[in-house]
Order: sequence, then structure tokens, then C-alpha cells
Amino acid sequence: MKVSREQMAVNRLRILDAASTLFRDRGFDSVTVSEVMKAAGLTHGGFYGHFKSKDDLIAQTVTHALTPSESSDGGLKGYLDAYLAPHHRDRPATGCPTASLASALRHQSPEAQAAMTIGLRGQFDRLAQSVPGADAAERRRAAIGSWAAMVGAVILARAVDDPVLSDEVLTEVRAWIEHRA
Amino acid sequence: MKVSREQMAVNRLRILDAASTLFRDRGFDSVTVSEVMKAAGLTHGGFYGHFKSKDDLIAQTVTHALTPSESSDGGLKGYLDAYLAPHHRDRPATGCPTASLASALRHQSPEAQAAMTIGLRGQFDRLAQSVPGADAAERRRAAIGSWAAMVGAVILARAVDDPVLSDEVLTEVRAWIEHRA
DNA sequence: TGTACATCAGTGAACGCGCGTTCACTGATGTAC
DNA sequence: TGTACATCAGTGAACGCGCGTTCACTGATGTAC
Repeated sequence: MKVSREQMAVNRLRILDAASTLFRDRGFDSVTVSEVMKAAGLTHGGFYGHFKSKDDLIAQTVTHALTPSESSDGGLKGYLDAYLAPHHRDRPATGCPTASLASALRHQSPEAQAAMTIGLRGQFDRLAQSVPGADAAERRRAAIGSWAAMVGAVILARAVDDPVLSDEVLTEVRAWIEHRA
Repeated sequence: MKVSREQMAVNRLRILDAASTLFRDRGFDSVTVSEVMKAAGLTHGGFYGHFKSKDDLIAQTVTHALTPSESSDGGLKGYLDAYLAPHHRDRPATGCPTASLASALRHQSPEAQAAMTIGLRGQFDRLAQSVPGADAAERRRAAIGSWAAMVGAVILARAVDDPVLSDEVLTEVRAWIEHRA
């Protein structure tokens, strides 16, 4: 049954939101097209009216997920604390897409990688504005260094079985970055 | 045709080496059991004489890949330079297993995660011995912080499409870590 | 504004392929005598 | 040391399942008059 053009646009966004959540939670490969459509309240057959293929969905989802929603603007310290917190580590589905998806992007389409490149460039620019430093070059270096450490910390904290070691990674990396800033 | 016990042990190691290379290169999901066996010079049917399942292979491969082979002992500076080099970024198949596999471990068996935990603990201990710092706590913090930044940098550098941005990530993170040490 | 009809978003059954896994078989190994 | 036989590592065909994708169909939309 046909739906209105507005409804179709809404459905497209619902699919992207569902995909964004599911992919962050379980990765690209183990999430099926049917699951995404079901989570969006539709059936799998309609998928190909919105996207050319699963690869296409992945590329568009990366773009969608990395488009910054008017950030909290709560300062670097607050951002760092929230990012390197157990709450964030334990909820990849609603957390930073870079931390959950960056590694897998190496095996995805050029389109998906291009979306990641744009997202990362934006993140560096944004971070460079809130990070302290004498000149622009120093701030950019601190932005890139901090971001690599933050993403690496969350990935390591999530890969580890022992909650004590996992918490230690978050705490120590936070202290290590702050000590410098 | 049966082979000698020694040959069987050799074959087992060949399978683990092949799996280690293939998994690092292409991830756990997109590498098939048949591919691993073929790369080890065997046929897929014999696989289940060595491993209980593909999940079992993954867990044992993580253990195998993270067992440190008498490290180069070339000092922290040399290690950092080699780690954050384009050569390493461009060759995940022969590179650091943590950088290529840590993210995916979140979706693997408890056994695989336990192997990662042991490997990470060892890496922190080793790094803490070569990193400068006033006391043990400071050195451990520097070890964890540097490792998170190194792993994060290689993951980001590999996820990105633009070679200039990718090189910049490696260079800036290296300078950022060194500036502190 | 109301009516008739063409369009097309969404449905759900079906297809085909590739994967992990199983299994009957082979023939070299290694043990018992 | 030599021989007969049981064992079992490896082979390759086959199975079954789940996935991405296709397609004939449905019925609400939205346009032409």
C-alpha cells in the first residue's frame, strides 16, 4: 500500500535511525536488512525502494550517524568525562559512531569511507576549537591526539573482559589527557 | 590420510598463523573456514579435527596472535615510530592484532575476550617498563594513555579515505605522545 | 469540488548463493606381537 | 627387526540454514479532467 511522500521521507529516516543504532550495537555484518526494516516498523521487501543495496545503506548510515546534532556545547572537560565514562562504554548503540564503527569501515565501500573522512575532519575542527593551545597548529595536534586516545580507550575498554581493567583504561586515559590540557 | 603427530602439531600452527594473518587483514566475519584451511595448505574438512568451531578458532587465534614474540627491544621511540608509520597502517595483515581486531572482539565469545584481556594486560606491563615517569603509577598511566592513542591513531588512519589526513593523524599523534614523554 | 484512474510505497513469498558443519571414506601412522 | 592390524588426520561431497535480493501483488495516493 502506497504511503504519502512525507510518510516515505519519515520512513527513510526511521530506517537510517534503526540502522545507526543496530550497526553501532552489533556491527555491520551481523545485522540483517530484515532486522533493520523490522526495527523501523516496516517489512524487508520495501528496503530496495529506499536503498540500492545493504552497502548503500551502510554508507548512508555512516553519513547520517556522523552528522553532528547541535552538540551539547558543554565544554571539553564535560565532553571528555562523558566520553570516557562507563555509561558510554556500556551503551555503544547510543554512543559515538566512530568508536563502534571506525574499525569496520576499513572493509566497507569507498562511499562509506568517504563519509567517515568527512566526519573525522569535522570532529578534528570542532575539537581544535575547544582544546587549549598556543597556536592553531598546537590546538590541532591536541585535538587529533586527544581524539585518537579517546576512541582507542573506548575500543580497548569494550574489548576487555575484566571490569576492573576496563574501568582503569577509562580513568587513566582521561587523567592522561587532562594532565596535558 | 593420517599424518604423524608432529606433522599434526605443525598443521595446527599453520592454521593459527594463516587465521591470524587473514583475520587481521579482513576481519573475523568475512574470512571463511575454507579460506583459512586453504591458506594453511589443507582442505576444509579437516578443520574440525583441530578446532571445535569457527568461534573456537577465533579465540585460539587471538591468544596466538597476542602472545608476544621476543620483542625487538629497540626502545620506546623506535617502537612508537614503527607503530605510527604508514608501513604499519598499510599492512594490517602483518601488523598489530590489537589495532585490527580489538573492535571486533566486542562481538566475539567470552573466550576470545578473555584472551584479549590477558594480551592487553601484558602490553600495559611491558610498556610501563619502557615509558618514562616518576613512579610506577605515573608510568602505568603513560603506558595506558600512549597505547590507547597509538591503537586509536592506527584505527582512524585506516578508516580514512584521504591519504593526507591519514598521514596527518599518524604524524600528529606521534608528536603528541612524544612531546609528553 | 468531485470522480476515475494511473502511480508507486510497501508486502511477503520465493530464489539462489555461500557459509559453517557433518560424514563416509582413504591411506599413512604407530602399536602389538 | 619385521609383520598385521587398529587408529585416526586429512579429504571432498553433501547438508541445511540464513542472508541479500527479486518480484508479483495490493491498495492508498495524488493527478487529470
